[in-house]
Amino acid sequence: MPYTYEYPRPAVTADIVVFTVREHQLNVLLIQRRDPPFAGMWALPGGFINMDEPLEQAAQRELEEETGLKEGYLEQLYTYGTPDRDPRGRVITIAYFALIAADAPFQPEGGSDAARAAWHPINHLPALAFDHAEIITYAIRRVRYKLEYSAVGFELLPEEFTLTELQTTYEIILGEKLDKRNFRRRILEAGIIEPTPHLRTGDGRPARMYRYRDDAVAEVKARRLFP
Amino acid sequence: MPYTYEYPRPAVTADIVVFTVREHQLNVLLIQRRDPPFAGMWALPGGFINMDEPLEQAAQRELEEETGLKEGYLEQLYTYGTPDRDPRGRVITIAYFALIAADAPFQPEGGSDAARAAWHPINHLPALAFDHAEIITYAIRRVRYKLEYSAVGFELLPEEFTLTELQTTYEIILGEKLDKRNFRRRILEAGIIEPTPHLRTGDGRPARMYRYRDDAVAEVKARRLFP
DNA sequence: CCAAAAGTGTTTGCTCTACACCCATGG
DNA sequence: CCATGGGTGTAGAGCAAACACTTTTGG
Repeated sequence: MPYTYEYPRPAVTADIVVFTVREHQLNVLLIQRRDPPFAGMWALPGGFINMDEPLEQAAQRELEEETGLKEGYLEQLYTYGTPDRDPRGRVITIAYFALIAADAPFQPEGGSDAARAAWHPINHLPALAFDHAEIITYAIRRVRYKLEYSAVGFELLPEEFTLTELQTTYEIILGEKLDKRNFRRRILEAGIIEPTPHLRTGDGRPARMYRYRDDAVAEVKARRLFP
Repeated sequence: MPYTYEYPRPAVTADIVVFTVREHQLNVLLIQRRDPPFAGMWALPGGFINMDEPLEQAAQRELEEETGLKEGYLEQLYTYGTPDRDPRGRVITIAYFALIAADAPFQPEGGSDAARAAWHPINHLPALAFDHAEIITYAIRRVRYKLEYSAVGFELLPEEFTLTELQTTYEIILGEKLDKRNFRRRILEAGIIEPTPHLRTGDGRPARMYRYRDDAVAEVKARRLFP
């Protein structure tokens, strides 16, 4: 392998697809661009990686700079690098996706960089800059998949939650109704949540609250194509 | 987003984890390094991406330059970018994995760049340069997963194959014995292979040969964690 | 006719799915 | 006592896993 310094270098960014559940919809955080290219269009939060920081940390930093949010789940999604994806030159972006709790202390209106940030329901997305529409489409697929076959969905809820809240979150993201008794039996038998002493009161009978057991094994064994 | 040109840029490479099945073992292609850093140690084939080529094409080109191989399955794996993973400076690598048919016309001895290339069984790997051990570990996990839940395993076989050959390939990669009748029933019912007019003769009764139907739906629906 | 590998069905247990009523609280 | 959402069990169907013998060819 020749020495690295002889080669022209692409710019490298990290872009983050931030999901939350709001108003009975899965939402993505977008930032409206001020300047060309794609001025006025919406784009994913993100930015250039620093030379001395790990990739995941860069994603986390960008997320924090633009939203003030520190908590939540973050996972690398895919790296996009078609030569013409940015008209300004060769820019490779490492895409991440993040899950933010519904009660996270963030309203996109506040903050500095976040002046033009807003949540958008995934079935009413505005015109998107660069290849960000493609990235979001892939991120949605991955989140649905993750949600079905691992326990990552708890990241979208406050620390304590009722079973109905959990089920509703799943229904919103998966886009389908689930059977209440089957849902409860399955998730309780899986041993990934535990009851807390608290009850949530509201209309009707109070509901037991649960919390995620982070010592739980979160992956499920999927059915094989071959025996 | 500010203009790209103001920022220092990391070097970007593509590294490929090339798998094949040889001698009843899953093997990885490695190249012995001539020069420091890590001189004498083994490393994944790979190299710098060109400024005008898509990432996947860069991986394909590197693979072809170092092995002469064009065919096969190629999929992006993960992007590694810890700041100190290369002592020469910041180098981000986009890792790919490739599957090569057992009868592919490649012997690592031949070729120019490939002078010091060799297949290594995955449970007897030599000392590896950079973070390549970590990359290979992850690639193995991904290949096993892919193999169980999609039809990608055919890439490791010649165009026509017997059911026993297919089953043996799966057993080697998964590292466990499979039931012959269940295997055959499942894979035939899945409709992803079709019989050819050919028979393979050898010791014992001749075997029907099959080929992969590339119009087949290759993904399997996995069991959900939640109903 | 013997050795070697190919090919072929059935039974049993388990898991998934569908489905409807009683319970606890607040007003 | 009524409205509202919380909480609970069972029966039937479909899928997966275990298992052993017959068939075809070459020598």
